[in-house]
Amino acid sequence: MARLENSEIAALFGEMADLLQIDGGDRHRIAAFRRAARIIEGLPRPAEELLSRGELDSVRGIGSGTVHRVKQMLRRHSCDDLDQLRRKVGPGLREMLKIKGIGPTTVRNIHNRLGIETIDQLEYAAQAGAIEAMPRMGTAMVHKILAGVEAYRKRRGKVPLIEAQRVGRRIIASLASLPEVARIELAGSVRRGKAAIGDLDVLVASSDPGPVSSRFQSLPDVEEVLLRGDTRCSVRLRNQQQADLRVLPPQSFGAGLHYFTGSKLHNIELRLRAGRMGLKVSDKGVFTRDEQLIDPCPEEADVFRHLALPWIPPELRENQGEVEAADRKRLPKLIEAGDLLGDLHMHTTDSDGAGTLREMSERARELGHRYIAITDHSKALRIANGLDEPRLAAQLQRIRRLDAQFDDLQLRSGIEVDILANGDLDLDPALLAQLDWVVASVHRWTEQDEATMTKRVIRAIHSGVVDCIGHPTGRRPGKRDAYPLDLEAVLAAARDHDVALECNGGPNRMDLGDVDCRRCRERGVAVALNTDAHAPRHLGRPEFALAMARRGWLEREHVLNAQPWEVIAARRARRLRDHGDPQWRAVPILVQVPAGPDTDTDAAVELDQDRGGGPTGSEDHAWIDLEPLEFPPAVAQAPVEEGSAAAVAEPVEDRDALRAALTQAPLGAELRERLSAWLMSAAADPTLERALTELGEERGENPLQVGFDLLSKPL
DNA sequence: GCCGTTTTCGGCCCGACTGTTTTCAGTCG
Ligand SMILES: Nc1nc2c(ncn2[C@H]2C[C@H](O)[C@@H](COP(=O)(O)OP(=O)(O)OP(=O)(O)O)O2)c(=O)[nH]1
Ligand SMILES: [Mg+2]
Ligand SMILES: [Mg+2]
Ligand SMILES: [Zn+2]
Repeated sequence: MARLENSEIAALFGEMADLLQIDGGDRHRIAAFRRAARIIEGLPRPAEELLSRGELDSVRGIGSGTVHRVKQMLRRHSCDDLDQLRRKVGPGLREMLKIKGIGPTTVRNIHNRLGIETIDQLEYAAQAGAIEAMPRMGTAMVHKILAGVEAYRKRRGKVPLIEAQRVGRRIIASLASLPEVARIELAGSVRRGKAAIGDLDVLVASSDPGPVSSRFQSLPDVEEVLLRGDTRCSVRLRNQQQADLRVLPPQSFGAGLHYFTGSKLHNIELRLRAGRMGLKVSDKGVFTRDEQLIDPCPEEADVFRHLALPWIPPELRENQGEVEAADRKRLPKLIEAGDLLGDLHMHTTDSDGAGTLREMSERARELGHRYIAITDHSKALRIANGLDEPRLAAQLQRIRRLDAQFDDLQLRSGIEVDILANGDLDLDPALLAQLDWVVASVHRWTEQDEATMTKRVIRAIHSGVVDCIGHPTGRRPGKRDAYPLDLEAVLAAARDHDVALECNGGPNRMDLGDVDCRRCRERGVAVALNTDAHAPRHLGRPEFALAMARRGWLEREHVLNAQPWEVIAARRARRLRDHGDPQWRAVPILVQVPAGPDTDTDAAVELDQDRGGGPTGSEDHAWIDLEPLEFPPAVAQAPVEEGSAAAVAEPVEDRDALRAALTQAPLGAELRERLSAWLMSAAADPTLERALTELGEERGENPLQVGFDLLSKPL
């Protein structure tokens, strides 16, 4: 049996809590299981390790009962109580808890009275009138259940942070124009910077909630109003996400913001602390135990001040020790955008980027970067026009010449080399040894088992030429789990070889995630916060990597690209000396670069500006723009982002004809070109998008998926 | 099940909204 990850142990405790709740167990005991689940999920070390060192039960919220169960779980992936509960409460009942409006009591009642075990049976019983006949049930409840079942079937999982931010900011822009709105802020998991977002939480300060709530309910993105009260309102958006509005008086905006930012467990932790101090905290402010208002708290810091705490950054508010750290004045000084000196992962038109070498460099200079490393794909990613040895050698020389023109930017030659199925690198190590910086990444053969994948990545680390493992876990927030990988073993190898792990800031990756960043800190492995830019404008968006790093408690000293280039170069030089192959140094350069325009500086720059080849691939890189997929009609009116292809006029053409052309095999070259341009978000193409959406509806796929499928078909 | 500036026993965050509750339970944030 494979070793249990913390997240898997957490899932087992979560299941216990659900089953126990349906079974009618003690609510505090249930809450304790849930708390233990969340705490274990966020531990920066494997529970197994803490257990063997006798440190597990010294974690707050974990006691002897949990330790006892973790021991069993590590042995056999379950524990005695869980076995018993599973025999008593079927899995269908647990699934029913996910239906909005149905809780443990309802599930228990309908099961006891009607013998219902599954959601299908529940739906049938509701339609057949059996639910309505029960005590404390009426027609309204029946409708609520049926609507809940339907919404559950249509549900959409979590959404990547960038998409939630876009939808949320549009809502904010619309509400902020109302005169009744004094202050407005996005709260909840978006404000905390989580990678995958469940719902949107909007907080408004206003002395007149009515008009605010009305505007909220009539937003174009709203599909259904779920609940409306005096101070709060919930709606379902067209992308099946929920949005919650909370309106409160301006004088308690700080208390409300603290409440609505969460997390839930952080709130509870703080409120317990308040209780011990003889105080009460709510979204209305700080009170004495007997309800005397002390301070409505216009600012968030007021809440913390009354609890004798410094303001805690939202990213840390996960009940992972931040309250205790704040109490001891030991909060980390979290990494900030201004600490980043350079960017160590980006693509150019040489592979699947949309900006030339010069354009990327110029943008980096404008942003004030001190250094950047160019890291195009390697040849295994043919679909992304990956570089082979001769092209890489040629690029290296072009980079050296361009670098000589800059005195404000250290332009460095790197690569994102594929780690092949057996752990070999996709390019000759002797050539890689001559570069300034090597990111090694897994893109293909991701179906391997954990042992194989782990050996593969460690083999790349052992090569001696690799400086950094790119997007180490392969996860896609809200889309795809990490592939199986023993990160502990990778961390150990990385530390031994002074290899960094990347926190890839592409909004579709955000990989490493928050907890994994903290594990790096714990293990002494440096983290590189990169944008993985596929266009110049992406270089100015480090916020997604920063969110993960800050949530992972990283400070400047833990982040590789918060150090001067010389530090990075020295690590590489040392590694090449200690772990490299002496042969490499003997070979000056592997590939003869043909003389000609490329050896002439000016001509080379011209060559650089030649976009011939361009993006041809269909690798869904980290920056694919997802917004049009979620709100197709709204997109036409939405403000277009700076630097995007806003100027491209929408072609007047028949969508049906285009759709027909897309179903032809083989696809014409022009259409392929157009598809890739759209997939790489290099061009806005509403017509194409609509056509793909319609095709996708027929096949039950999203338009992006359809696009990739079409492109990956043989010519 | 966990925990202690009131406690080793007896508490455990606090409030809004909905439905059929005529005095409050269930669910959610
Ligand atoms: N005090 C307290 N606050 C809560 C509770 N449940 C939710 N909150 C607060 C904290 C949450 O961050 C905030 C918004 O609730 P959500 O359910 O939207 O959670 P959140 O946004 O954190 O995560 P999400 O990505 O939406 O699942 O409301 C609770 O039981 N007690
Ligand atoms: Mg939320
Ligand atoms: Mg919410
Ligand atoms: Zn990559």
